[in-house]
Amino acid sequence: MLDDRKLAVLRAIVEDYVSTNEPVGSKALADRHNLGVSPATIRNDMAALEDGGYIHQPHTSAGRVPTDKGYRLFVDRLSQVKPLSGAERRAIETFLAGAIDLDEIVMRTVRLLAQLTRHVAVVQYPSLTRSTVRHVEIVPLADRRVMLVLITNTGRVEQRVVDLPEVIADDRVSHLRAVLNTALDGCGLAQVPETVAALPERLSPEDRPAAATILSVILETLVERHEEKIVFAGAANLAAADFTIGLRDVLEALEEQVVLMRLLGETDDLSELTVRIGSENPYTGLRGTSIVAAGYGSGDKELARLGVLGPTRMDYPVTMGAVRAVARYVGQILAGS
Amino acid sequence: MLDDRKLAVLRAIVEDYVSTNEPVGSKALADRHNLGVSPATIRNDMAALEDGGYIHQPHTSAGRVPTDKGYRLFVDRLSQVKPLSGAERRAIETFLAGAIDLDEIVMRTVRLLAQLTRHVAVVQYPSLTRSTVRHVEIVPLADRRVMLVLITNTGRVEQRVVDLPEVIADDRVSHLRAVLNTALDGCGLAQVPETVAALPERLSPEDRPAAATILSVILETLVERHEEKIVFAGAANLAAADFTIGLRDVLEALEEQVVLMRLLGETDDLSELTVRIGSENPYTGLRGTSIVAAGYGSGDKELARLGVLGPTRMDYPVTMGAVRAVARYVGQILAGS
DNA sequence: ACTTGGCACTCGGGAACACAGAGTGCCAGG
DNA sequence: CCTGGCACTCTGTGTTCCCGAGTGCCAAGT
Repeated sequence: MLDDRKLAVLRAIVEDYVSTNEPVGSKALADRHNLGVSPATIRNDMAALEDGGYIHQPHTSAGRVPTDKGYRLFVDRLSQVKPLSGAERRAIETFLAGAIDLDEIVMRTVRLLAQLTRHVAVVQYPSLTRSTVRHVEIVPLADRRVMLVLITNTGRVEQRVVDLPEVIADDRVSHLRAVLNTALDGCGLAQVPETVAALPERLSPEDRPAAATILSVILETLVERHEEKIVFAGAANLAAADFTIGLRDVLEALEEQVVLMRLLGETDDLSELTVRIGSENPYTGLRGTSIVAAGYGSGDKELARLGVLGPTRMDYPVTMGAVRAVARYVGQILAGS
Repeated sequence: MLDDRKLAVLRAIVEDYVSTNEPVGSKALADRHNLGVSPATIRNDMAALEDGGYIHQPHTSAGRVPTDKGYRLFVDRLSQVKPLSGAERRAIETFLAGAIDLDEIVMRTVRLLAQLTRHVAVVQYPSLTRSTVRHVEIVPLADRRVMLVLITNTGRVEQRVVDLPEVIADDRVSHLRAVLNTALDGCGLAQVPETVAALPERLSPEDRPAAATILSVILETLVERHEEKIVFAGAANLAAADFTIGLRDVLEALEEQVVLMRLLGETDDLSELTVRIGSENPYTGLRGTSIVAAGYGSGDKELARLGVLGPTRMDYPVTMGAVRAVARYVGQILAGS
């Protein structure tokens, strides 16, 4: 059905359309690519491609435009991820290396990705669920109020103010802190619930009411409330693309954390790039846009995901290269800090 | 020059134009407002207003549109801030009350404001410079690495990982923490530099190198690095307004923290609403947009600012009412937590 | 069996044009 | 100083027309 030349034609159509943003005709193809055949032959191939649903003509007597299915084939079989240039790599490295805390790493990453790809970049904060507890801190603020600070091995810090049922002395706080740290240090987040459940027995009865409150807050913070934080940047790039229609929907989707999460998707395979093209993605307002996402992590576990969102007619090889590279560097930075 | 009726005409023009988004003519004005005079008279007044530069006609034989100067006059002398309805007030209150930490207060505030005004909302995090230290925490992470956590009375938490020049024992860390807290607790941020400068004398010589490193990081975090954090939400509302042109510039401005800061402006007078109309604001790409901002704070000091950005032809009385109300409520929440 | 040049056909988009309607400025009369 | 009337000036819209790009199909060539 689809011989090599037809595939070559499809590739040429995608490449030309991406760079010119205009429907591409048979003559232009014959001129700009050395396909070694005449426009008439190309027309025949195009007809076949159209039958297969890979391309589409906006109206009779216009050139052809790739369909979502066409892009899909292009991404899967006709293109190679394009690595970044040396200069770009170095730029990434130095730019990310300057960050001093997790917030800044994430902030810089998302801006970097937006600038590099000229699309909207989306970065999810390293997930709590796969990280481990590095430290628990309890800080007395008032007689019956303490601040709880939880630090994970990914540099993430969660803080909560806790109101206690009764007054608690400073030395009891210290004791509680020591017990908690001994029990939880290095503990995987997944193990926290059972670890916490076993704790009260090791405490003296007088400490129990305060401890119970604090423990329940810990659980809530770490486990129940793993509403993952997500940030994005580069919305201005959307306006640059001739989006005119649907832009509002896209912006709305970007501000809905839940939608964003689902867009980045989930894969356990760390190094894999996920590409969602146009109608493949789960949100109606996002026809016309594609998402290129990758997982990142320190070591072998995927901690979270990042990616970009742009018009369906984006330059996939370059975009995929940039996303993959940034994901790797962020992983390195995170592992090293 | 501008008698009462002319002002009434200007007010009517602004109101009509804001609600219809179409140049308003003399006849329409006579019909929709009871000005008690004929269209011809209104035309004369309009001519005068145009001479004064308050309104402008896109082309001969079109209606009139207010100029920036016209809006300015309207805001200053012809309109009253419109208070929110009781239902809205209650909605704000319950929505904000559910927040559990500073991040969430800010997040909710910015969304609330965006939804309430249907414009882009901008909220600056409570400034470090005017708050006081509530607690300093030093957490050993490794032999020569500690995490420094600074908590202010506004609930803001700053954390930094610090690499020390030499190994430090746990009990030395405790001692250092105690000294720091005694010295800094309740200390205004402005006083931190001198307080810190006096500290080394109170420490034993062996602690000095580590302490010096930590102290310099404290200074850096609190004083030098008061790059204020700013968030925004509701960008989708921009697309709804018929912005077509300039949208790209606006989005770019929104992503530039520095520009955003300057847009919110600075006033020491806490309760005052600041309105910047069109060309009055300091950024070229933001002709066509107005900013309504207010300071908020707990107690009498202004901690930071918040506001909205929308098309010049926004409904100023309503917008100003919403901004003022939200600023007040946030102040209350912050004071109470 | 595939490729190629030729040819008639289709259709979108820009240019030229006319026209109705909204709005104005001005003037003379109340 | 206000008002009704009137002539004038535009913009926006709809219509028509035509060019050109691009196609599909066919018959001839390799």
